[in-house]
Formats: sequence, structure tokens, C-alpha cells
Amino acid sequence: MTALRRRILELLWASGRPTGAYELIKAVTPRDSRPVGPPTVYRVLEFLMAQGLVSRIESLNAYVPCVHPERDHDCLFFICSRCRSSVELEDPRIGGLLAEDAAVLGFVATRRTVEVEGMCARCAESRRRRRK
Amino acid sequence: MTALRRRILELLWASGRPTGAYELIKAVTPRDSRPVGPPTVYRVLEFLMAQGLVSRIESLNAYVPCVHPERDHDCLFFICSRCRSSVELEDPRIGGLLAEDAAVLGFVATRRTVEVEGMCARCAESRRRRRK
DNA sequence: GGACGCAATGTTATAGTGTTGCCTATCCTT
DNA sequence: AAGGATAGGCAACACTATAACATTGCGTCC
Repeated sequence: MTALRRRILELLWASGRPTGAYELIKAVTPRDSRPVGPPTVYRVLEFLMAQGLVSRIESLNAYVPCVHPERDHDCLFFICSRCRSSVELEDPRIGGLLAEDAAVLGFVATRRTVEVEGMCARCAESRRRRRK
Repeated sequence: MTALRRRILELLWASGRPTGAYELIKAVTPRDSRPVGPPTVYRVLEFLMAQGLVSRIESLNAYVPCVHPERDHDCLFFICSRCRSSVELEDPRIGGLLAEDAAVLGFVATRRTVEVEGMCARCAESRRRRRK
């Protein structure tokens, strides 16, 4: 874990929502200095994902820190299209069903992407308040 | 359903695998003529997705025709990273679990993305044959 | 110390994917 | 024929990602 890697991981935690690679580039670049190159940031993200510290949200082209880096978990994301937040959940039953379906097909699974888009409780509530 | 829309849908069926938007642009453009613009193709894809005739595979930035356009189905894809094919499956149980998890969070779901990456039965078999 | 290996990062350029805004053509309706 | 609605053409641009090559810094082995 190098300084840059730690820095990007901290930025992801601080951001509080899925963050794009180019947003990270801006964020890690010190003011008035040449921007960090895309390959650098993408390499760091690749490393962090390999460590299970970060996940990529495919439907947003964005990255989030994992909630339980210690465990080997199935990432399952609920993404609010209103406030841009995302919540990670663990539900082993989903992985179980997918494994079952894969077995039927003779498919050897290596990676899963499960993403649900919609509106989070907070946003749904605040929209309900203003009768709309 | 216009000529262009039908044409692109047919191309997707003919391709037999997830196909990128720019690949479709090349394919729909008649030889020696100016290429169809990206917006045109993206608009057609948007229309076809709205009709439930086509799905987007987020983890590939690619598009596939839906197997059962008639039914309102949960798209669930198994994507072979070796032969680039994809198989669509229906498993209502997955949608059920996701709805359950969403309810716990108070989350109002509008769209689901479930994609499993790995190796299809054919590829797994052919790799087994050559002892590798 | 000098030579080498190696991992991480920097640099430059480019490829791939998707969108905005505006205009034109066509068709349908009245 | 006028007017509106829908589809498509076009130019420019924005965003996302990778290729290819150079550099830096650090440890090890002789």
C-alpha cells in the first residue's frame, strides 16, 4: 500500500458516492501542478479492486470502496439515480441462486455484477413529502 | 418499427454475441458511403431497449437482442469471456430476492442489472480436452 | 560501490464510448 | 396547404479507458 494508493482509497471513502476515474484524477492532483495521468489512476484502481478494497459499478462507470474488505463478498449495489448515492449489501442467497443457474448451464463463473437502480429511502421519502 | 430500427435489430440477432454501438455503426453503413452517425444508432438502441427488444450489457458496453421480447422479463446474463458469447436466462427467484432486499432498505427499484462473467460450457469443455 | 531486477509511477498519444444541439425530412392529421 | 410530431442526419464535443514507452526508487547480489 503506497501513498498514492492510500490517497485514492481515502478519496473514495470521503466522497461518499460512486466516483469516476477522471473525478479522482482531479482530486488527487495537487493544485497548480500537472494532472496525474489516467493510466496511473486506472492502475491504482485495478490494484485496489484486486485487493477487494474497491468495486467498480458497471452501470455508472464509477468506483466505490467496499464495505467489508476483509470478507470475500458478493457485491450487490443499490444505486439511487436521484442523489447519486449507492449502498452495498450482502445477500449470499443471490450468489447461491446464480451459482445454481450457472451449474445448469455448465457455466464456470468468475465474477458477478448485480446492480439495482432506483430511488433510495431518503429520496423517496423527501419526494413523498412534497406530494410529488 | 422503421427500416433502420429493423435493420439494427436484425444485425444484433445475426451477430450472435454482444455487439458494441460502434460495431453496429460500421455494420449498418453501406459500403463507400458516409457512416451513420453515433446519435442515430444510440437513438435506435434506446428505442429498442424501451420496447424490451434489446438489452444493454453494462460490463461490456454492448447490446444484445432479448430472448423473450413478449414477456416482461428480468434480464440475467451469463457472459463467456473466452468466446464472447452471452446467454440470457430468466430466474424470477433473483428478482424476488432483490425486491425483498430493496424493501428492507426502503429502496424503490426501477432497473436491474445482473451479469455473470466466466466461461461457457462449450469453452470450458474444449479447454478441458487439451488438458489445460 | 556498481550492476541488475523489479514494482510503481510518469508521459504521451490514442482508442473507444456516449451525448448535446441543431437542423432537415417525412408523414400524419385536420 | 398548414401545423405538429417523429425519425433521422450531422458536427462537435465530452467522457472513459488503454497502449506503448520512459523514468524513478529501492533492494539484492557479487
